[in-house]
Amino acid sequence: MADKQYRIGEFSKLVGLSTYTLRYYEDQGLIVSQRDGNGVRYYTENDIQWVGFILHLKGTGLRLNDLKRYVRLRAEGDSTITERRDMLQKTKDDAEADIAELQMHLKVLIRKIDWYDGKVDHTIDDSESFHDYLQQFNDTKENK
Amino acid sequence: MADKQYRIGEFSKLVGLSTYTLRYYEDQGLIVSQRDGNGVRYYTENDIQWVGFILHLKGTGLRLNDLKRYVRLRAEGDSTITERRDMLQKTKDDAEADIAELQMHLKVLIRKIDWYDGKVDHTIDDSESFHDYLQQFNDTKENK
DNA sequence: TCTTGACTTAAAGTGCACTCGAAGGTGTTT
DNA sequence: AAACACCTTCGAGTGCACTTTAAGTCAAGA
Repeated sequence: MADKQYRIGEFSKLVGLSTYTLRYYEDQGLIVSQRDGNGVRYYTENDIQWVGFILHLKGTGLRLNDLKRYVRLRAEGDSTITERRDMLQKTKDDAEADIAELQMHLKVLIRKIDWYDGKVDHTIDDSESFHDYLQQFNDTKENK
Repeated sequence: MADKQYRIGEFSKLVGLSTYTLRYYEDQGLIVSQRDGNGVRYYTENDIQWVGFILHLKGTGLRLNDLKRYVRLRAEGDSTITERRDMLQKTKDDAEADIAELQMHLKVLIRKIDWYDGKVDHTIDDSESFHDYLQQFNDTKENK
């Protein structure tokens, strides 16, 4: 479990990013690599964790520019902790809103599938339009 | 409640797509509009429902090309119902997988926020790394 | 009459995040 | 010696879904 070192090709497979992307991220300041005597990049366990983490952030919808800002703040030290926290909080809120929206769209999709199923096995009147079918799910009164 | 007719400008506001996009969608075969004597497009309630529906599909991650295929199938009539159903089923499965992934990323994000909070109010040891902090949530055995 | 809003085609531009290729170099392995 | 993996800069290409512009026409309303 010593601090194994990985060159870019191996590291690339470990983290699931192409070597192109790794160099690109480094250009962008998202990753810092170390170099051996010949100028060849190498990475350690720490870097695996770091890349894993930024991929989680990206996975929640954070864009590269914001990710860059986050990294810059981190480099400035503890004085920026609340700012970083707030940034992640906003990212979280946005992601939760995205999920809620997705689920709302999904609900209609699922009903359309049900509607198709009803058509196929004739449990839904052949003449009923999907729009009419959908209506029945609207609690006409409390339509929160 | 007669069949009100909307010209593209008004319709655009109703459905939340720019007039550019509406014409673009029409080019792409996603929307069909009617024309008055002067060749000016108009839309009806039906079109509002249709656009609403394709926006739900898009909202679940369906790409324009697939949406086009869906519309083509629809135009072919009832014989394509199962194919359309299966298409929506796949879209649904994909969307649910996306949500699951998003939630997985979100979980880490939330823990990072908690970790920041712990740092700020000193309920987490100042020297504890986030990676170590994260570990405690891994039910080392059944790590489903 | 002038403004507004519509129409056409075709092409170019935008934003994002890569992704690739050229062209030339170094060091290690077979 | 050749193959391989790495290095550099930098510019161009990709994919997607719009978005805008150009340049010209037409018709209804104030």
